[in-house]
Amino acid sequence: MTALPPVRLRADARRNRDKIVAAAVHAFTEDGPYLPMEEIARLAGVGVGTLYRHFPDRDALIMAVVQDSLGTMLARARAAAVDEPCAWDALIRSMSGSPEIRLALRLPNLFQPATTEVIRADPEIRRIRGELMAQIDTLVQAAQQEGTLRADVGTGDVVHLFSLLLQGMQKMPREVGEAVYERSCAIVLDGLRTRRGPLLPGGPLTLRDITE
Amino acid sequence: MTALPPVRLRADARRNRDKIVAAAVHAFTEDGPYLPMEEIARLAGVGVGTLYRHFPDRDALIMAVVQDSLGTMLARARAAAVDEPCAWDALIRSMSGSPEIRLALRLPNLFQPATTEVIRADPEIRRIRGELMAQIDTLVQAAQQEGTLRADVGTGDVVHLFSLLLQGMQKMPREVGEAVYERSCAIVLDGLRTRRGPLLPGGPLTLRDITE
Amino acid sequence: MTALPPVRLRADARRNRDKIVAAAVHAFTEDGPYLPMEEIARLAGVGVGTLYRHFPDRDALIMAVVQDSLGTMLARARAAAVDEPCAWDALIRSMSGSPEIRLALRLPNLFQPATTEVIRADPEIRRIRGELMAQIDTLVQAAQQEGTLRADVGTGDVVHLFSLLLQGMQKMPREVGEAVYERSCAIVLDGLRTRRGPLLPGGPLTLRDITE
Amino acid sequence: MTALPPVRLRADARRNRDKIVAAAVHAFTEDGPYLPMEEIARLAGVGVGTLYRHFPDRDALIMAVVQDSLGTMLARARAAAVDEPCAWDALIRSMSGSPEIRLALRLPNLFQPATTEVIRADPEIRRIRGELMAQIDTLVQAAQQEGTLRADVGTGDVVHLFSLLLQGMQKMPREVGEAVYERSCAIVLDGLRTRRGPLLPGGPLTLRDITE
DNA sequence: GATGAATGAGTGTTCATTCAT
DNA sequence: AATGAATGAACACTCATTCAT
Repeated sequence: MTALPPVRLRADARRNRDKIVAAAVHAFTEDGPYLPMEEIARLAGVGVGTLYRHFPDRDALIMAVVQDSLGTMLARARAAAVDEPCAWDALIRSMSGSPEIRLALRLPNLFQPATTEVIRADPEIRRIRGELMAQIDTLVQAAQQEGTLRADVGTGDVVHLFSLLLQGMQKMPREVGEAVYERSCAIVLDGLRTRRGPLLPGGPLTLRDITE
Repeated sequence: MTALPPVRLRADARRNRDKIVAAAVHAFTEDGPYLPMEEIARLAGVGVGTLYRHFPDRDALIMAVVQDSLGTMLARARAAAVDEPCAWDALIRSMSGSPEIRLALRLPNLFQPATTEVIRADPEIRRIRGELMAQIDTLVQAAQQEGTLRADVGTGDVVHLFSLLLQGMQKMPREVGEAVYERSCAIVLDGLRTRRGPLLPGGPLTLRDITE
Repeated sequence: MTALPPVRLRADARRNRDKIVAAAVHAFTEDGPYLPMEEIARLAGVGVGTLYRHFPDRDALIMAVVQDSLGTMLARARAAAVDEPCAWDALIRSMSGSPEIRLALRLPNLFQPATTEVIRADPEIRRIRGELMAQIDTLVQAAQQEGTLRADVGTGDVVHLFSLLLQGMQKMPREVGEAVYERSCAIVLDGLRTRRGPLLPGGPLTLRDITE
Repeated sequence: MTALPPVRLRADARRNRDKIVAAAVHAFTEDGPYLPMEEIARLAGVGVGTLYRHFPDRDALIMAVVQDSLGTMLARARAAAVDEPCAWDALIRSMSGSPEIRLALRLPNLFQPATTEVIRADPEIRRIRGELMAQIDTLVQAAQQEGTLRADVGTGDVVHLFSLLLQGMQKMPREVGEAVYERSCAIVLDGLRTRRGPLLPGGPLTLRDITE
C-alpha cells in the first residue's frame, strides 16, 4: 500500500509517478540516495523535467520513497498479525519478511543528517510510522504475553536490532548477504528469546565470508 | 598506534598531517566522508593547498584515515588480549572499547562502492587488516576454549555483529546512542554466550527512545 | 562546409552549438586554445553548463573546432579546383584564401603535445584531413604538369611552407600581418615557381616592420 | 655570451642561476614556457624557493631566457661576419647555424600576448635585440652589394622567413624536423637569391612526411 | 642563501534546478 | 503534461607565490 499524493493524477501521470518512485527505490538501494537526479530520471525512463514536475526537489522524492516503503511495511505487518497464530512468528515476519521491509528498515540510515531531519519532520511519514510502530508494539507485547519474547526488552530494542541486521546486508553480494543475515538474525533471536533456540543455520562464518 | 606515512616529514609538516587526519576522522564520523575538502581543511586549521600536498585527492585522505583507524584498533585489541585474563572480556573490549574502534568498525559502510574498492586494494590496509583479523580470531578461539563463547559461531559472525551494533550509534545523539548500544549489545551477547547473562541494563526501550 | 555533429539537435541547441564553435574559433585564433572555458562560454553568450553539455571537456571542444576548420578548408580547396582554370592559382587560393584556411593551417601548432595526440587519433579528423590532403595533392600534381610548380617539390613541402607563412601572421596587428604575409608569400612562391615571378609587392621590410 | 644580472653573485649562487636558466631554456623548448615553476626548479635541481630568489616571477625568468638566447645569437652572428668571406654565407650561418640560434628565433612566438608585451618592453632585451638587428642588417646589405641576395628584400623579410622556418621544426621528431627544415630552407633561399640555386636536397616531401 | 611546506586565488567540471520547446 | 536544453552555484584540484625552518 502506498501513500497517495494529495491530488488525483491523470492515469499516465500516475503511471509516471509510480515508475519514478520504483526507479528511485531501486537506485537508492543500490547506490544510495545521492545519485544524480538525471540518472534517476533515466532509470525511470522519463525526462528530468517530468521527475521535477512530480517531485519539486530531491527531498520530495526521498520523502515519497520513504512513505511508499513504510506504507508497504505497515501492510505486511498487519497481514502477518492476522495470518500468524503465534506472535513471535508474526513479529519476525513483520521485521524481515520481504525486500520491501528490508528496505524500509534500512532507509533511515541512508541519508545525510540534514535529509534525515526533513524526513522526521514530514507529517505523513510521522503518521504512517506511528501506525506501524503501534502495530509492532502490539506484536511485541503479545509475544511477551505468550512467553516467547524475553520480558525485559521493549519495542525499541527489537526494532533497532532488526534494522541493524538488515543494514548489514548492504555492500555484500546478495547471496552472501542473505547467509550472513540468516546467521546474525538467529544469534540475535537467541538473545531475544526466552529460551535458547536450536543450532545456528550453516557453519561458523570466517572473516573472509564477510569481507569479500 | 598509527600507520606512519612512508617518509619522514619535517616536524611542522608532520604536525599538519596529523591535524588533518584527526580532523578528517572527526568529520567523517559526523558527516560522512564526502563533505567538501575545503571544509575538512578548515576544520584542520590549514589551507586546502596543504591538505592536497599531504593527500593528493580525497581517496588518499580516506585511505590515511582508514589506516589510522585500523592501526589504532589493532593496538587496542593487542592491549586487551594482554590485559584481560578472560578471553571473553578481551574480545568485547577489542570490539567496543573506544571511539576509534567504533569508527574503524563502521568504516566499511561509509564509502561509495568505488571508494570501497580502492580501500580494499590498498596493500597497507590489507596488511593491518590482516593482523587485526588474526588477533580477533585468536580471541574468538580462546573464548570458545574457555567455554564462554558458543561453539557454533565464527570470527566473521562476531565481527559482523559488533560492526552492526556500532553502526547503530550513528544518527543518534551521543547519550541516546550509548544507551541503545549498551542494551543491544547485551542482547547480542546473550545470543553469543554459552549461557544466558544477567538482566539487561536499563529498562525496555520504547520506539521514542530510538527515534528522537 | 562544416562537420556535423553525429546526431540531430533541437534548433536552439544547434544554434548554441554553432555559437560556441564560432566563439571558440575566434578565441583560439586570438589567445590560443587554453583560455578559461568560462571565457569561451561568455564570448559565445551562453553559460558554462551549456558549453559542457555540448562538449564534455576542453579537448572535445578543440576537436570540434579542428573538424570545423578542416571541413571549411576542404570545401574551399574543392571550390578553388573547380573555379580556377590554372592549377597554380587554385593551389594558392586553397592555401591562403580565407581566415578559416589560415586558422586550419595553423592549428597543428597551437596545442600542447597531449592534445595534439588526441587530435591526431580522432577518426573524423583523420577522415577530413585525408580528403583535404588528397585534394591538395591533386592540385600540386596538376601544377607540376602545367609547368608552373617546380618538379622537385612534393605536396608536403608546399603545405609545410604555407602553414609556416600563415603562422607568421599571429602576434602582429592584422594590417601588418597581411603585408608581411604578402611579401613572404611572394618570396616563397618565387622559390616554388618554375620561373622567377615579378617584383615583390611593397618595399623591403625593415626590422621595425616585423616587430611592432 | 650572456646578459649579466645587475649585481655580482656568490659563486654558488651564480652557478644556481645558470642551472636554472639552462633548465628553463630546455624546458621552454620542449614544453613551452608555461610549465609549472616547481617543475622548472626540479629540472634545474634546485628548490622553488631558490628559483624565486633569483627570479621574482615567471616573467622575470622568461626575460632572462630571452636575454640569454639573444645574447648567444648576437655573438654567433658577429663571429659569422668575421669568419665567412661571403656575406650570403655569413647571413645564413647567422640565422640557422646552431640550436641556440634556432631557439632565439622561435622564442618570440612561444609566449602569450601579455608576456610578449612585457618582453618587448624590457630595456635590456631592446638593447641586445638592437645590436643583433644592426648586425644582421649589415649582412643583408653586404649580401645585396655582392649580388647574392635579391635587391627588393629587407632585413625584416629575411629575419621573418628564417624565424618561420625554424618554428616549423617544433612538433616534429628531431630527424624529421631537420630534413623538413633543410628542404624548406632551400626553397626559401631560392626565393631570396638573385639566381636560382641547385636542385633541392632530398626528394619531394609527401604529406605523410610532415605529419607523422 | 637554500629549502620545501603553506597559502589561497583561479579553473575545470558536475549537477540541482529552471525554462523554452 | 513531457522533454531535454540552459543556467550557474558548488566543489575538486592546481599552481604561482610567500614564508617558516
